[in-house]
Amino acid sequence: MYVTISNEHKDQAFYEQTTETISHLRPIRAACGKHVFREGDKVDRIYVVVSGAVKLTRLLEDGRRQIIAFGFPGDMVGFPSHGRHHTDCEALTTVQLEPYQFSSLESGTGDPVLHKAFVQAALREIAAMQDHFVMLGRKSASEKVASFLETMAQRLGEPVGNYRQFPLSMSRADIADFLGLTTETVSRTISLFRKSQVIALDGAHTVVVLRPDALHAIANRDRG
Amino acid sequence: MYVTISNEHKDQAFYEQTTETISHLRPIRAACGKHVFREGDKVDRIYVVVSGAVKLTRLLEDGRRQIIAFGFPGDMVGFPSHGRHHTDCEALTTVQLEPYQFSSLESGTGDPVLHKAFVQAALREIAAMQDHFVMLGRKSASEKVASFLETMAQRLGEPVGNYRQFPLSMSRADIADFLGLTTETVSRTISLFRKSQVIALDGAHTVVVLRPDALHAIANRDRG
DNA sequence: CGTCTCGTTGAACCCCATCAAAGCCGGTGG
DNA sequence: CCACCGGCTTTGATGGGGTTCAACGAGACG
Repeated sequence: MYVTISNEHKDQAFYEQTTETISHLRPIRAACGKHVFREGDKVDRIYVVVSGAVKLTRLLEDGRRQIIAFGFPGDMVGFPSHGRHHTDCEALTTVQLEPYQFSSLESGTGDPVLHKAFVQAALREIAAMQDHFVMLGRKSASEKVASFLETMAQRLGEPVGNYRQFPLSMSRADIADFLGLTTETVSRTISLFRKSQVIALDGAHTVVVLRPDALHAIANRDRG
Repeated sequence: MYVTISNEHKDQAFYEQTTETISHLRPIRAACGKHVFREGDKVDRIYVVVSGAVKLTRLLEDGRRQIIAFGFPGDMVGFPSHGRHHTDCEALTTVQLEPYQFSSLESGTGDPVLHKAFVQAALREIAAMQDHFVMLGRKSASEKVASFLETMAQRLGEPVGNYRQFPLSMSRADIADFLGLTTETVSRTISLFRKSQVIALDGAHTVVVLRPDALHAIANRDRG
């Protein structure tokens, strides 16, 4: 949820099929901290994340920031509005992106398989954003952070011993701007989870989920 | 902003063109309070609002509710995820909806003009939701309510004397669930605007914008 | 005219933001 | 290799914006 595309990698099919169909466009790389595109840029291509991670952000004039989504491998990013990008896209790590010519995707004049995958990706994006609405509008800080960690674990987690572990490639400030909180609250909440043995940290950017059930309970019920 | 489709009715073209192209499906009506569809329903058609208004809602198990969007004339509602509706859709007033067979829209096998309009609507939906994220995540109560009133005025406002006036067809609770606030806060904030002569009310459900500039200022700068 | 739902207003509390400062880590250069 | 530096993270103390609980008012409808 609230990830650009879906957790279900059935649609890995998208990437596999399409690289064969029209990979006229070479994969691109962006170093950590670099922008892939910026709000207002004309959209001639959209991207599928191959490796690494990106963040999609929107700014208010006064500097307040909202992160719309993170993009992980398999996610499609860069859906345009009126031919323009509507967010900034910045690399969280060194990232590889597979570009697709947008005009052919949009019009349906190009490869129909590719086109359908594009439409499906857009529809999944809408659904994911709807879930994120509920989180931003109606969940407490604990619920938000727990939901976020749970999603990340599902998305990026790998078994290590008896537990699942995953990297948090983004900063606390990024998490805060994604969840509509402050860095301090995010940090405090994560510390709380650590102290109550729900998760463990290895450095600030590697999380081990010790009690997935507890995490899930906090994500969906708690009010503190 | 944060309306299902767009304020720009250039794409009124969609409705006009398509009613001629395949109006095999008759417009449907729903009375105030009735559901058009529910979360989980199989999607075989999506709708364009012709007259009246609907709300799209998502529920948490414990009863907390988030309104994803309101649908006004010209808006397309019912984008599916994995073939299912992902929100409830309920009529706020008596509403007329123009249904479109979804299968033909999705696959691109049907009318290409219609298909392209569908894709454009989905992309606008994504952009609108991105704006709403900023509001839910980063704006204060006053900013939220002012932004909402401003958008409604742009969308539904009609000149009355020297001012613009519009109907608030939804309840205070609906507005609260849309903005991520409580009914009390919405009511208090609206009262504040009324007392400071930014707006006037005629009953609880008709708003007159007295000072659009002030409303805009509150929507974008204020921190109270 | 009575009832009922919705809206408004008041008072108290609490979660989270804000302000502040101390760790911690990675990087850099001596 | 180590000491210093700068940014990020963590933790603490305090205050405020919005929720919560509660009661009153007002319009809608029979």
